[in-house]
Amino acid sequence: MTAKDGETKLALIKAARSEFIEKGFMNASLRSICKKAEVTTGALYFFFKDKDDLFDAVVGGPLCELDATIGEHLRREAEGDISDPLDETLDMDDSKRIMEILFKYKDEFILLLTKAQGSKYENIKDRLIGEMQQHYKLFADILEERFGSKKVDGFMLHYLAHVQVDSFLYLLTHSKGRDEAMKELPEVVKNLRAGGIATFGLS
Amino acid sequence: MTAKDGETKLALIKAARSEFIEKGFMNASLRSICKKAEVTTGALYFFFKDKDDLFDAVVGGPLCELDATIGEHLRREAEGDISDPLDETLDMDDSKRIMEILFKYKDEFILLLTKAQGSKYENIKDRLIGEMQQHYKLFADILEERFGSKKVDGFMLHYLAHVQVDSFLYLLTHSKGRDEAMKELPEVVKNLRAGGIATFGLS
Amino acid sequence: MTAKDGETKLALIKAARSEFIEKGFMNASLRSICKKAEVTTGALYFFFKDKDDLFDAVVGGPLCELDATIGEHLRREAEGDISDPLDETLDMDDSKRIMEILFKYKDEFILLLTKAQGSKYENIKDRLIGEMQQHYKLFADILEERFGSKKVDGFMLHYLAHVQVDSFLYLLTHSKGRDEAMKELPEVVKNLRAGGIATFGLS
Amino acid sequence: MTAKDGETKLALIKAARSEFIEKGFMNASLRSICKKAEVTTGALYFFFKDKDDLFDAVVGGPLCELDATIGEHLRREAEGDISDPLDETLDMDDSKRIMEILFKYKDEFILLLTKAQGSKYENIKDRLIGEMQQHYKLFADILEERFGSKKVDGFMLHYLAHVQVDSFLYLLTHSKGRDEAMKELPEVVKNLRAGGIATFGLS
DNA sequence: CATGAATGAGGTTTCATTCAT
DNA sequence: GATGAATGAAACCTCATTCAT
Repeated sequence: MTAKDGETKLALIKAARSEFIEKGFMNASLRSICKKAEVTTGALYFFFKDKDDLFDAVVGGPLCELDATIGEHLRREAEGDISDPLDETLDMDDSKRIMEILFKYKDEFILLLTKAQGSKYENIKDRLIGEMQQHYKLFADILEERFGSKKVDGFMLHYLAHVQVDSFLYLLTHSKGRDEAMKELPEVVKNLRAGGIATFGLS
Repeated sequence: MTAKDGETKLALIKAARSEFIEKGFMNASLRSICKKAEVTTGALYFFFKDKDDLFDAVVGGPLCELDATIGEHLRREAEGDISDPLDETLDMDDSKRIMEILFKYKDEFILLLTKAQGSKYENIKDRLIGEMQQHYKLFADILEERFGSKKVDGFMLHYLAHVQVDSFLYLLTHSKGRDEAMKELPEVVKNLRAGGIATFGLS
Repeated sequence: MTAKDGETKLALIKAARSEFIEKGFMNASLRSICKKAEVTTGALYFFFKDKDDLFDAVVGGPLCELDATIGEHLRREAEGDISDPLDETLDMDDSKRIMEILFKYKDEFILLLTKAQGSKYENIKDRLIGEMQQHYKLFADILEERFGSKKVDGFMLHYLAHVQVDSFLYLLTHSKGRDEAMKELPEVVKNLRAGGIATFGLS
Repeated sequence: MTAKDGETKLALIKAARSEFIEKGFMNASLRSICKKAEVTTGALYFFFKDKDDLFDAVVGGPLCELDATIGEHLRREAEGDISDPLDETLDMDDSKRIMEILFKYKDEFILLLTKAQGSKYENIKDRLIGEMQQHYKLFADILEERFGSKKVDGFMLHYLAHVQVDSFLYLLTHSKGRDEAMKELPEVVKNLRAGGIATFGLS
């Protein structure tokens, strides 16, 4: 580190953040980012391999935090004694924790989940949905075995995961801010849970 | 019409269709489309005003059919005697009719609803959701008045509309074909309806 | 002539007139002209050789009338007994006649004299100036011989012609209409004549 | 600056200069300029924002010099005691200074004043005329008040300014070189002054 | 660390003109 | 007389990326 202490790199990331958020990955221009950062293209390519790498510097961190939080959530489930699977999957405390992360980096997550086309993250939402689906799968098995629920096929399992992820994304994009999202969250979870109960035939 | 009888225009639309579907509106290249159609750029601009116009030639027709079908659905509701609003909104027959259209032009609708960024249709999904929301609003009022349901705010009304549209889109993008979608449709509608009932507090 | 009686050709000329006047020769688009005339390009090329030819159809007539009027003016001079050359050259009656023609086809002459770049008429103003110069030359000789005026070189002769033509063009482009031009004409002629007298050293 | 020391930019400006001068702004082709300069289009757009900016690089400097010189001329007038307005307006020393500038960048000024259509400078001549008119207006008021001259309306004031600017442009375009222009300048000024005197009714 | 010059392919669009029918 | 499809070159401009210094 020189005296500048990563100043340039930070300026670049900051400029990239605002450009990416404003225009999305594909329509963002590296030239424009460099101009905003008052830095030359050469500098950019010293710190970052390419456009994707720069994008990573903006959204990678938040994504890691999210992954970690989701990971914890899943670990808790795995360890705990599951009495009511849907209660676990749509646990309010964990849901709140996740929403908290999403809003901590609101712009980054909206960017990542809705404007990442063309980047290596363009399928990130599918990855998240895939993870959620594995959980529903777990619960589906337990429910079937222990509670004699209907057998739910992979299609609907994926659907449930999809709707859940979309619902969180919906709260993120349609709330005025963290507070409104938190206020509406229980209502949304109630809706999701009712759907889940119906799908699993637990009514 | 010459002896060629619109051959070139058709070749152009066909080439555009495949290019747009493959790359999305924004990443599609007119040059590449012309090459595929074995035609010069001048010819393209003889038949189409610009890129948007060409896109319209690909997705405009299907969209009209969809609009017409949705229009009929809404008209039927308006005329009928609404005894059970959720039954009406998520009517199976109408749902099937809509799915039928979606699958009739599967690629076009996926293009339109997920890869139209940069075109004049980039907000088409929001338009559809907006229309659905107006209906939910109507039903919300009736439910409140006649059945003493909970008052549901705009936020959740929009949410319901959003989830419904996304669910149809989900069936479109995740089914192997029309048949699987039709098979799963009732299950999805059941899920949606259960959510609706919960949100309106009718349990 | 068919029953249409040159209808198409006239429509074409009319459309061309307005397009050329609005955008000038170079920026006018034949496609746009055809659209205005509700006629196809093929038709245009049946009646006119090329863009220049169409331009000719718009400005050629007025230009002929102007040439004729100037010709008469010159012939009158040639025949008459020249007592006061400047009086003749800047004769009020003839000047008015010319202004009359200019305003009869005001738009066409402005087009021809200021927006003909790229066409075969792009140097028309120089041609007119050249003609005027020949006259000044004639008068210069007479003045020198008969009145002992200063010898005026070709440079100033051309200048005088230039200023004169520009002055008429000025009246054409800067007057609100024929009437204002006619009102101001004497003042302009007075100015020109004073300049001429000074240049010829007749004060 | 690299070792090449602005070589490319200079080559670009040089090529642009000759292309613009030869074909005028509108008909000049950036491609052709790049070819002449043996440089790629990307390089051009590294140094210049767009076609207008490149044009500016060719004519902007000369125009500034001209503006400065005219500015000085006007300041001198404003400070001095005006005894004979026409003498001031058509002062020989200042006129010479202006002609000197015009010939210093002869090609650039001809380009700017006669072939700039389509560029941001397309109305530059009108701007110059407007400035001159303000002066004539000033003098007209003084003349009227102090010397009891005729009241001259805006139309003729604008005309005088127009003729004056055109006369300088005439000298620029029709002289073989600086020397001939300087030789003829007094004669032209004499002509202008005589016209002015007549128009102001000071004979 | 960082500069900034340069690449070169690619983007969409417009144009005057031709010609078989 | 007139259609309208088609040409093909050219227009201006933007982009991510590279590299010698």
